[in-house]
Amino acid sequence: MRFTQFFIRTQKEWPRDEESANARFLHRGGFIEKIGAGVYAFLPLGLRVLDRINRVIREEMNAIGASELLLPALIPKKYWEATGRWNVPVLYKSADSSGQEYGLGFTHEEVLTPILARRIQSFRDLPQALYQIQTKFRDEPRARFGLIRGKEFVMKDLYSFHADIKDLERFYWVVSDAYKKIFSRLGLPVTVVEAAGGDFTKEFTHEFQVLTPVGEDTIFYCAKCDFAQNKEVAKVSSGDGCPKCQKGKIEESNGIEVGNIFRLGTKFSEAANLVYKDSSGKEQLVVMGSYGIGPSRAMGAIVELNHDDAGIRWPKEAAPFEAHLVALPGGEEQADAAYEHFTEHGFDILYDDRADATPGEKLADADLIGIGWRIVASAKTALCGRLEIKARDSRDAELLTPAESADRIRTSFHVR
RNA sequence: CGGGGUGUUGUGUAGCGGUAGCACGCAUGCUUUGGGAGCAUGUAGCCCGAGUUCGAAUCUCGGCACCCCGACCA
Repeated sequence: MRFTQFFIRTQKEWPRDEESANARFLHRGGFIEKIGAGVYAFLPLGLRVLDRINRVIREEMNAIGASELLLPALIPKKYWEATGRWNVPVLYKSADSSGQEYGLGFTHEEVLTPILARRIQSFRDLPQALYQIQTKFRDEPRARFGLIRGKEFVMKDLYSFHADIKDLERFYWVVSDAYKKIFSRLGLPVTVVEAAGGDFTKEFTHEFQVLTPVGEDTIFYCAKCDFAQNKEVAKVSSGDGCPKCQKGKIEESNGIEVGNIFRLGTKFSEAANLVYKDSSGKEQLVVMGSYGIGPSRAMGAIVELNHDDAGIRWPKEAAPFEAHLVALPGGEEQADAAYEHFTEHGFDILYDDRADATPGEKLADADLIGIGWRIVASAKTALCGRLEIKARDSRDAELLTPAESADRIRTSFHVR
């Protein structure tokens, strides 16, 4: 993609009304624009990041046998009434010109469960796993921290349907492993935290928390093992000995919840009469689980964890492009040729071909936008027929031929 | 929903009762080119509504919006 043909506008100044790092960097880099508190537009560059994150999620969801679908955000009142959720505080309500009332989806058990109820008949139809990636709406009393907590946000929600609790339990941990892979690929170190089960279960649910000071949750975790609990349910506090490994001390941190997994049980299948016939011909309630990831929130969390003074440092699989090619004075022809070369070999490159931007401006933009690899063509590099390639998180550049550069980039994407 | 803060061109800001200024951007021209270039000319603004005053960006009252702390967070 040529810079001159893509809609990118970076800003030199910090926004006056944002304090969180994710909002500040994403605004300046031209990834997002604030429309209102907790409501952001994703500009082309930001949408690319979101798409890259979603691609990783889709790959891992498909790998565990989940099927993608798309449910409506506009959900008639009767669906909410069926489960008693019409009056939950976070539900945005609206009505059409004929007086029909709707709630905007903040989660989708109400819509999906009836769909399954019409199609699941036998134990042979189970288990099922269905997911979607969609905009959710929640009337949050206080949106904050840029993309971390919005009134409108992107969510991947997965729902699973099982013949019994044992099968739900099996799949629950399959999803947990898939989530670990997703966050690892996205460069987000997560701590799996025990948390409250809400109304659905007395057992713990599990949250995937990124430990960082801007997080909204308070997490107690063991420094030596994987024990971690949300403050809501914690029976430990800072300084205690770890109840699990007996060795470590409990520490405290804020966390951003980028994912969660719930055992729903039969609450929603009861409401929708979602039943199947078991092998003896007897009707049984389907047992459900639900599993969420917030791609837009994850995007914010990635920036919180990965930036320096100059800009963002996207992990490879979340970056809007695979490499950022910069043409400096005297290197224009070489850069054109390199862009052709990379594009022909299937690379997704951002090529800064601006003729009216100074070298300093282009290099500063490259740092701000934060793509993992920067490739520079200049009068110097044109002389030796090589390109200067530098990783965003490194100070050192190398001079490589276009073919060697391509190998370097390709290799970096295969390392997990 | 309580508390604190902030609203001035596209962006960031100064002005705090008397002609609204600066930087960046943008436009035009010339010069520049490895870390957000130089000169010249131009462009564009006081969140909304009442009130006080000869006169309000500035003071008062009432809204609205955004940020931060707390409450809340299926």
